[in-house]
Amino acid sequence: MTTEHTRASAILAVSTVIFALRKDDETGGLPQVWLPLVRRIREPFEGRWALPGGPLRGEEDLAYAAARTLNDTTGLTPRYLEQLYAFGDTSRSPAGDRVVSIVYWALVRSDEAERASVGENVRWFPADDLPPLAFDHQLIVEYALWRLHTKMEYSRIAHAFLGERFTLAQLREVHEAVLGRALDPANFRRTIEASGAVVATDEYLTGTPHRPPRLYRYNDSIDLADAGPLPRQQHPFGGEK
Amino acid sequence: MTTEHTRASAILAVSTVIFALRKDDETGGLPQVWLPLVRRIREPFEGRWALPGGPLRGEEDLAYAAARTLNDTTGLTPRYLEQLYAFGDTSRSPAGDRVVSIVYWALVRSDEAERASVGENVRWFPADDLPPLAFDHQLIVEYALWRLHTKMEYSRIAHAFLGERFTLAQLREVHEAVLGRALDPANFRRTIEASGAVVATDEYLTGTPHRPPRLYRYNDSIDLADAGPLPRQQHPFGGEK
DNA sequence: GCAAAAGTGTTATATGTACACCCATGA
DNA sequence: TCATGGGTGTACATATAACACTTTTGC
Repeated sequence: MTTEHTRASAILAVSTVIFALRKDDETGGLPQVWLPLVRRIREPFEGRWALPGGPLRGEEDLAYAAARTLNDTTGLTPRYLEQLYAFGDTSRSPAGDRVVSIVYWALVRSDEAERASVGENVRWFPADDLPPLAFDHQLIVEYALWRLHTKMEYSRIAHAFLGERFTLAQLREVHEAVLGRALDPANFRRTIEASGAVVATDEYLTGTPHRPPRLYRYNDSIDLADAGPLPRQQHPFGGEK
Repeated sequence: MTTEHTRASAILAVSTVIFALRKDDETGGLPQVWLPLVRRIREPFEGRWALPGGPLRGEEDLAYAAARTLNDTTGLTPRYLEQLYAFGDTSRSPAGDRVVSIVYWALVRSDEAERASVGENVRWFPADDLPPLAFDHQLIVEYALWRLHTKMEYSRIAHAFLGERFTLAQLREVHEAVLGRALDPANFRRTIEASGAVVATDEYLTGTPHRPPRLYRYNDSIDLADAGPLPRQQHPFGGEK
């Protein structure tokens, strides 16, 4: 790292891929992965949909910028936020304006996302049926989805989609939606319980047409243990990490 | 991502953590992880050791910049190159000059590293015994080492330290050096052979004081299968990825 | 009682690990 | 022939997956 006080050679932006689960009525109530996009109102790619984001301000940290633009476009607070990748190829934008984008990916609670603000230029799309995107954002979303999949398998991030208390069936539904396949309820229960990811409460969900399931809460005394030796950064909009 | 033609809010730099294995005579010929550092010749942190790198030039891709600065400081070509993380906290540098560093990590062949150019301001250090580093480079190196460890366990990058042909014992030595523990030769052999990572040649290493071991080569018909859906980028200094 | 989901138990298979043992060479 | 690392075989422990079975509620 050198610190010449020259003009930077590229514009630095921060974008975020925001994930929530949404029960699509057409698919029979099974939740699916959705994400919000913003419509570009200027060239290049005017009119196309793109990831929310913006230029990095001089005084804010990278994760802060990601959480702020996330909040600006959706009014939401990320429950999970992690850096994805820095995209900076010279060919990713039409000639003239080179942009290096540091991209984050985030999870937001699905019930909050349901009543999230949407405007003329902000809309939610199912992740497997996106419109044509600006720049290389198609590639970025695919990469973020891949990270979401792989991380769901070995990490404990699923609860970020849910509320304070949840049943194991709800947690399993999250896994199934993200992984795109059914999981054995019995084995899922044992795996989750053995991991210590959740703690049983003494409450039960009532009003079901069958045996009432026990409610669990996230065990925050164990950390996610996969972000590496990077210091646990508390981002300014609350939530974890 | 927006494309306002404002002045960028931070200087953008690219740095690289470069790893090679070196047989330390003091430790009884067991190879260890070493990395090259450059001495800073100006404030801040003048005189301290730091990661090789430099500002991003307007016309070059990120990976190209990493490979170029790697070549500038060591004269070497990376055999493996991967983006590590973008470090951009406002607190990582003394007030005044904010720098966002996109850090790569690289593997170079150990025999090439042995005869790599070193100057007054470039020196190799063992990874577990580094001098005080400038900025947050201590943290960056620790993170890179963690990534090297974890990636060595599930990926097939060890051959990047070796030459064209190698014995399974040599490959095992690489794993042992990086992981810092001994591995069962029998089980290591079976695991590697089952993974398809290497192909047996019909050549044998002669001149050993015991049974001559078979030579293997890397199986490049199988890709590393862990970089996600990111397009395979051929960097300009040759080598793979 | 019946349907449906919660929750428990059992078994088969795959994977990982430890270690005994034979093989082929230089000295 | 002996020492040494190369290479093979095998048994044991643990993890994963498949699925039968019991429990508890609303209707």
